[in-house]
Amino acid sequence: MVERTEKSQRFLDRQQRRFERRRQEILTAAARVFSEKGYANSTTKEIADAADIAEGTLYNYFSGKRDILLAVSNETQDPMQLAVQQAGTLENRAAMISMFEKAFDISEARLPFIRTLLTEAWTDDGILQEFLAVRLRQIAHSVPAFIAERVASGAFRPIDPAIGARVAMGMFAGLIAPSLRGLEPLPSQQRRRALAETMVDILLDGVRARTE
Amino acid sequence: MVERTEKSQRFLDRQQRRFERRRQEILTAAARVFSEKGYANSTTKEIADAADIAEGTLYNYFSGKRDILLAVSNETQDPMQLAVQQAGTLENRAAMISMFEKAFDISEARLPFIRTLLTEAWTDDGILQEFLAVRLRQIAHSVPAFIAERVASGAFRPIDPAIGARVAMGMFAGLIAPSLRGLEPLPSQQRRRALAETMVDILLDGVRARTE
Amino acid sequence: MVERTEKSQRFLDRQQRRFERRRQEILTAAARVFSEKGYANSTTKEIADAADIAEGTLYNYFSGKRDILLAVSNETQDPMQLAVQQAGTLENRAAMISMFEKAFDISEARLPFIRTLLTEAWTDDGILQEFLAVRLRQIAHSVPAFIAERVASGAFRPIDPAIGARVAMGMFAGLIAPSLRGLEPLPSQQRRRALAETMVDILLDGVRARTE
Amino acid sequence: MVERTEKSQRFLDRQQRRFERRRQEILTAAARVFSEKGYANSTTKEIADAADIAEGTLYNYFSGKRDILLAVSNETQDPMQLAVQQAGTLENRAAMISMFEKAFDISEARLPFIRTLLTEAWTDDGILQEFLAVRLRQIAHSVPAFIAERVASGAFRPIDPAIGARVAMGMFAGLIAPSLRGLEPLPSQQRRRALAETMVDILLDGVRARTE
DNA sequence: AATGAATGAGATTTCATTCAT
DNA sequence: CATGAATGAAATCTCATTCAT
Repeated sequence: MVERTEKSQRFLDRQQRRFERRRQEILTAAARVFSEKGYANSTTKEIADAADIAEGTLYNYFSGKRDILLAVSNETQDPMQLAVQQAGTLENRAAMISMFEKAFDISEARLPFIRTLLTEAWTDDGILQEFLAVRLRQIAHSVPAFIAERVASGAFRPIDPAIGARVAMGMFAGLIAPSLRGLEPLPSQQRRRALAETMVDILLDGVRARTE
Repeated sequence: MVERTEKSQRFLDRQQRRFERRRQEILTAAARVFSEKGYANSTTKEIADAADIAEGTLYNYFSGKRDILLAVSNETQDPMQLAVQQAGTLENRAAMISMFEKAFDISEARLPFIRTLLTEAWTDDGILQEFLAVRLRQIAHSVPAFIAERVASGAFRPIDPAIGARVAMGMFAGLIAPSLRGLEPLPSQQRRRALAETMVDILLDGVRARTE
Repeated sequence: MVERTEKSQRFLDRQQRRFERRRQEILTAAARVFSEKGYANSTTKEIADAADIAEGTLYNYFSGKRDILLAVSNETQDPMQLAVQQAGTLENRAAMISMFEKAFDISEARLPFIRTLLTEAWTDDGILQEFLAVRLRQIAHSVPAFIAERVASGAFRPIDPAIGARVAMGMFAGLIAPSLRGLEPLPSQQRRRALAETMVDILLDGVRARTE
Repeated sequence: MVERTEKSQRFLDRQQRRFERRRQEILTAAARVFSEKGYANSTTKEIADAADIAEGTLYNYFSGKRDILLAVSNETQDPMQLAVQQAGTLENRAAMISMFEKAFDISEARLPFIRTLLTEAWTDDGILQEFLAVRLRQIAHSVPAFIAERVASGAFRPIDPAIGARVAMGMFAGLIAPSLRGLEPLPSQQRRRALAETMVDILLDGVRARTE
């Protein structure tokens, strides 16, 4: 009995793994399609073709087109949350640089997913609320808190933390926007370091030459 | 005869003015609809309803739905170009602040148009190339040129002009993104000045306190 | 002004009449299709073909397939209610006969509609509640009340009014069922009278020969 | 050898019995599903779930969904035929009452099967011909024959036997229709006798009070 | 020029059936 | 035999565009 149970258990596991693997394949294909044409312009046929399955098969894994979008959006959750958590513990210039570098890496690993999420959140209130708002709220807390603390300690000039946070995030967004849009590849590993340094330096000391 | 010709000329003018006026009404209505739901999710019926005309009438003014989108995209051209041209002549801190203020004003006047243009350019290569790329190329030339000049004259630290330009534009984008998205109203006139000053100060001198 | 208003009013009326006429054509076609194959087995294409319009045109008149079914069900409402109201005022043998004759006539005028309504109410709880139950409840009140009154006055033997009502309705149903099913035509006008008389006589005096 | 043959014979028998048992389970489950939602609205998945087997397994026992419906229809055959045969031998009031009581019992034992058969025969000509018509033809012969005989012997008034038969069957149908429809439970055993008596009394002597 | 009903191509979704495991 | 993922034909519904009035 034990043996049979174990055997069928293993069988079930394999079934399940196969199911999950196929589900992932579909999600990856869907993210690619969505990121290229936008959700509304993508057809279930295109998704199915990209995943190399029949259209009907999609519905064995997802309850509908929108459900696929939600699942794609979900896929960016874990890495982004990681970055956000680290963002709250920035200590110094080196740490800030390292965080921006990490943000580049995450963007690379999940580019179609992130692009899909951002694109749809830009027009779809449901997506914005359910997925993006959750994470941005964390950022919208931790980054200003970080700035406020520095201002209090005298390390930063007295700037509005909320504005500072938006400005900092906008700077990074400005750098990766063309890559997210698909206009250019993401910067190479070496270049990422240089970009992160430049960004942090501008943020900390501005572009104006010191005339000491 | 002459009189009749003049009369009919005047009549034609009036016809034409009426045509143009109606066309504008449709564009304004369409921009509102597009900016709220995105181009793909907007129906010609919704546009017609918003413009208070029948669906078929749209086709007396535009050759199709996409043509309306192109016309809406066009409508942001003039004011944006103006801002871009001025961007090339920035001389000092005050001028930079003034430019950011102006950018806020333009955003306000044409918010649905700009939102539509950005949203569609984000997924539609045709829109990107035909409308946005043209203007961004100007910016992509003039802003880095401005920075390069300052670096050369010793006013700025030696930073990569291309990066500096993106970072500066990203900063501004970060500030107005929530308004473009429809999450919050644009800042009031007074607040705009404060925001512009903060932005320019961060850009020029950074957030770090001077420890002289 | 008055003239123009009148004119445009007349125009609107004509529009509206045309709309209603077309709507009726579709309903008649749909009732025929539904009554032949049942709602679930009928396709929107078949309905459109039967009404000699394009499939999409259906959706200018109804919000969906089920909406067509609801409208078809509605169409039987008026005549059936009339019959039901009269049923409550039956006075004597002649009146009962006349009522059954009238029921035959109604069945003829709306046969596909009635067949559709009964068929769907047989499996669809929504239809049963919304359309049939309302009318049957009237019958389920008035017929037993009529019987109870006769029993009280000594005209009828002491039978359970509820059972008597069901039995009487079942008798009529047994007679028209094959016609509703489409197995045979409805009886001719002359035959209807004979059937009604036979039915009422059986109901009143039974089939047993009087052995006085 | 003989022994082995016997063994394998017994084995085959067991196989066969198991097969038949499983087939019956599926039919019972299918009848329940069909009777609740109608054939067209029932999915093979629902049937499989109700029978607690996988969808594909259905096809080891039946050649397809319609084949299941045919088999379900078949299942009502034997008991109904029994009742019909007895109906032909009705001798007197007590026998008629007993037949109606039996009809109630059959209805109870096979309610989902009967409901399915009637529902589908109402719209599906194939089912009507193949299953229902066969039995109804028997009834359509035997009941009128019974009536004609009684009329000839002077026991019944001279009524049209065909009409009388339909009326009698309609009476019974009117009583069990709400139960078949699932609106109310079938009457209890005691109540069945009372109903049968009332029905036969109405049929034989009518509702009118004798004024001797 | 304005109207809005008609159109039909195309999108999403369902589900009976097959088949590899 | 049992399973359930894969299939694809067919159904419902949407909507940009046309066109008769």
